[in-house]
Amino acid sequence: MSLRHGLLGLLADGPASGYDLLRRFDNSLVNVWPASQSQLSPELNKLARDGRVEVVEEGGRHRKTYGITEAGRAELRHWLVEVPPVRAPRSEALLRVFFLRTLDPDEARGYLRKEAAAYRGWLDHLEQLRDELPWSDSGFDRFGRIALESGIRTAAALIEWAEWAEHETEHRPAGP
Amino acid sequence: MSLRHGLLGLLADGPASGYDLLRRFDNSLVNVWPASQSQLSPELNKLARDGRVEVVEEGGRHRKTYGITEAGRAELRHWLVEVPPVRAPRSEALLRVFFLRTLDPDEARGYLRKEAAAYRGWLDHLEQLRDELPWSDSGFDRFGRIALESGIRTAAALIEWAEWAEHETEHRPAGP
DNA sequence: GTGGTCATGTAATACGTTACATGATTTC
DNA sequence: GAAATCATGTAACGTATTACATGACCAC
Repeated sequence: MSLRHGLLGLLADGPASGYDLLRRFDNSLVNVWPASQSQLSPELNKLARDGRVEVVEEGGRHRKTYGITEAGRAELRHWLVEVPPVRAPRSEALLRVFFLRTLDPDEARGYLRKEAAAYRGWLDHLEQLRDELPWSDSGFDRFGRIALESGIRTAAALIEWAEWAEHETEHRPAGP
Repeated sequence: MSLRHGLLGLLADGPASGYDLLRRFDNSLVNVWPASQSQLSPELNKLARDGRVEVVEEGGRHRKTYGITEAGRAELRHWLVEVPPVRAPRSEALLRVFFLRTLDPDEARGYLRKEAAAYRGWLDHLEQLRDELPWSDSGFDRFGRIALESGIRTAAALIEWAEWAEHETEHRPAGP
C-alpha cells in the first residue's frame, strides 16, 4: 500500500493531477519508490472512491486535479505513526553473491569489482543531487535531504563492502 | 526471475526436493530473498519443463528430488556473468521519511528513533548469525559470510544515519 | 489411532511493468 | 496542420502473499 500513501503524502503538499504527481514521483521519490503512470490512474480513482482524495478541479485535456481530504490526511498520519514499516530487503545483487562459488575465482572477483563500480556510480549520482538541487528550507526539501543522506551513506558502505569482498576472495583456495 | 535463479543456485550445491529447498531458503537466503513454499512448487515444475532441472529420484510421501542439469548450470552462469543485477532499492521506510514533515517535530523524531532501534535489532540479529553459525570453509559458507557482512555494514550505516537524522530535526524551526 | 512432520499443489488476491489506446491543447 | 506535450485510462503479463487442500509416513 505504499503507492497509495506515497500519493497521499504528495497531495498533502497541495492539489495536483495524476500527471503532476507522476512528475513529483519522478523528481523526488524515484530513488525510494518508483511509480509508473499506469499505476497512478487506477490508484487515484480508488483513493477517490474511498474518500481519501477528491477532484477539486476539472481542467482542459481531461485534467482532473485532486486534493487530499481530511480522511486522507488521517489515513496518511495513521500509516506514518501506527503502522510499522515493512522491511523487505530483497536484494538481487546480494542473492548473486551466494552463488559466486559456482564461478571461477577470477569471475567472482570481476562481479564484485563491477558491483563496487555500480555503487560508486550510484553514490556519484546522489552526491550530485545533493550538491546541485535547489534545496529550500521547506519541510519537503528538508526531509528529502535527510532521505538522500540515507542513500549516500548506504552507497558508501556498500562500496567499501564490495572492495573488501573482492579482496577477501583473493589469495585463498576454495574449500570443499 | 530471481527465484528461478535462486533455486538453480541452491541446486548447484546438490540435489534436493522442494521441501529441502524451502529450508535452504529459510536458513541462508531468507535475509536477501525470502520465498514461500507455494512459490517453489510451480517454479520447480517450470524449471523441469524448461530442462533446467530434472527429477533424479522419487521417494515416499510424494517426494521428488531435483537435480540441476547442464542447461541449468549454463543458465545460472549466464545470469551471474552476463545479466546486470536489477537495483530496485524500493524502501518503504525511506518513503515515509519524505512525509515526516506532515507530523509534529516530536512525532517525526519518534519515527526516526524507532527506525534506529529497528536497524539496531537487525544488526544484532546479523551479528549473532555471524558469531553463532557453524561456518565451514566451503564456498557456500564463504560467500554466505561475505553476503552477511554486506547486511552488517548496511545496518551499521543506517543506525548512524537514523541517529544523525533524529538530531538533524532537533532545534530547527520548520521552514515554509 | 492421533498428532506431528514431510511433501506437493492450487486458488484468490495484490502489486508492478510494459505496451497500447485515446484524445485535447499548445507550439511552430 | 504537424509534432510535441499534456492527460487519463485499459489490458496482458509476471511475480509475491496468504490461505487452503491433499495426502504419506512416523512416533507415541
